[in-house]
Amino acid sequence: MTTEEKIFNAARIVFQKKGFAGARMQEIADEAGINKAMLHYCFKNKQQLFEAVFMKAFSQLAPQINTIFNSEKTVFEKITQFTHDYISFVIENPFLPQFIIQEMNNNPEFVMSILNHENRPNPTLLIAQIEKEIETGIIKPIKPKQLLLDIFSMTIFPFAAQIMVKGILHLSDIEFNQMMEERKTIIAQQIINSIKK
Amino acid sequence: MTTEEKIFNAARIVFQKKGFAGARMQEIADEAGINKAMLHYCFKNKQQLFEAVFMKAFSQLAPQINTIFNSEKTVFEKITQFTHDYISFVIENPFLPQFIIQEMNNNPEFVMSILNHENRPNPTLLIAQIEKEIETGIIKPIKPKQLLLDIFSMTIFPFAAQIMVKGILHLSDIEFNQMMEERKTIIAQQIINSIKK
DNA sequence: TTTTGGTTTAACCTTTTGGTTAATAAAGGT
DNA sequence: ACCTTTATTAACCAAAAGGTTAAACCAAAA
Repeated sequence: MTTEEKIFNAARIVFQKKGFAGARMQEIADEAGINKAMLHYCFKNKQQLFEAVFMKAFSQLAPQINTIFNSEKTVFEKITQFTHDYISFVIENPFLPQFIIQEMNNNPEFVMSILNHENRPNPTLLIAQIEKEIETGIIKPIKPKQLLLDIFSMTIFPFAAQIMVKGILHLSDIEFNQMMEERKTIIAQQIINSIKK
Repeated sequence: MTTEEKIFNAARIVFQKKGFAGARMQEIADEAGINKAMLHYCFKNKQQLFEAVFMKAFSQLAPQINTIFNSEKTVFEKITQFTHDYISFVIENPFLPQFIIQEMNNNPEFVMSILNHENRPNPTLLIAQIEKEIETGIIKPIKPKQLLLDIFSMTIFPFAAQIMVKGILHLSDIEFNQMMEERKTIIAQQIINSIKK
C-alpha cells in the first residue's frame, strides 16, 4: 500500500467517524501511521483530502443506483434488485449513508456542486416508467416520488441511524446485521405487496 | 426573552446547522446578539450548552413516542397516530432528526448516557402487542422489529436526509412540504395495507 | 445618595489546530 | 561515486477557538 493510499484510508475512517469539522489532521496522520506533514505533501489541505474521500464514497454509490434505475427491467424487478444490491453494498460500507447525509447537511453548497454532474442519481426515467405501469394497471395509483421516497427510506435509514436503531430496538451488532440480511428481501416484498393491484 | 433564552435559541440554531464540532461559540454569541463571555456566564462551557440543547431536543420527541406506543389503542391505530403526529411535529422542527442522528453518531458514549433513562423511546409493549395481534390473526406474520423499523424509516428518513431527498427528487421547499403533508396519512395506509390479513 | 448584587462587556490568555519549513533519508539515474 | 529527484520527518508558526478576568454598567435595596 502506498503512502497516499494509507493516508486516504485513514482519512476515510476518521472523516466517517467524526465528520469534516470533527476530524483532526493529526488523528488522520496517527491512524495512517505517518507524519502529519505527509498529509499536506500528498493532499494540499484538509478540504481537498476530504473532497477526495467524499467523492470516492459518493461515486461508489451513485452509478450502481443509476444502472438499476435505467435498466430494461419492470418496476417490481427494479425495486427488488435495488433494495437487495444497495443493502448488500452498504453492509460492507456501513458508515457511508450517515457520512454522506451529514456532510450534505453541514455543507450543502459544496456537495451540490458535486451532485450536479453525471454521477448524480437520476430517477427521471424510473418515475416515467412508474407512471406508465400505473396507467397500464399493474400498479395502484400512487405518486411515483412518494414510492421512491419509501424505497430509499426503508433501505437507507436503518444504516444512517444505525446507533439510534440499535439503541431503541435493543439490537446487538449481530442481530442488527441479521435484520439487514432479512431486509434485503422483505422490503421489496412489502413495498410491492402494498402497490400491486 | 431573557438572555439565557436568547443564548439557548441561538445555540439551537447554530448547533443544528453545523453540529457540535462545526459550531463556533462566537457564532452563537453573534446569533444571540450578545458578548461571547455571556455564553460562559450562563452555561459553563460549549459541552454543557450543547447538552442543554440536545437534551431539550430529545426530550421533546421521546415522550410523544412513548405516549402513543403505550396507549390502549390497536396496532393499526397506533401506527396511524404515530406517523401523523410525528410528521406534524417534525415539520415544525425539521432539523431535529438529522441533528439527533448526527450527534448520536459522532458522540455515542455521551448520547447513550442520556438515552438510558426514563425518557428513552421504549417499544417493548408495542412489540408484545404486535405479536399478540399476529397470533389473533389481525396481522400477517412478520417480525415486529422489522415493522417498527419500517415505520421509523418512512417517517424520519425524509427529514434526516432532507437535502439529499430534495436534490435527487428535484423538489422545492414547497413541494417537499406538500409531500410531507401527504405522508401524514399515506405512510400508515401503505404499511397497514401491507401487513393486514 | 450610596451601596450592593447581579449583568454585561472589552481585552486578554491558553490551547488547539491546520499548515509550513528546513533538514534528512531514500531512490534512481549518470 | 556523485548528483538529482522524490519521500519523510521534527520542529516551528500563525490563526482560530474556547475560555478567563477585571472593570464597567445598572437596577433595586438601604
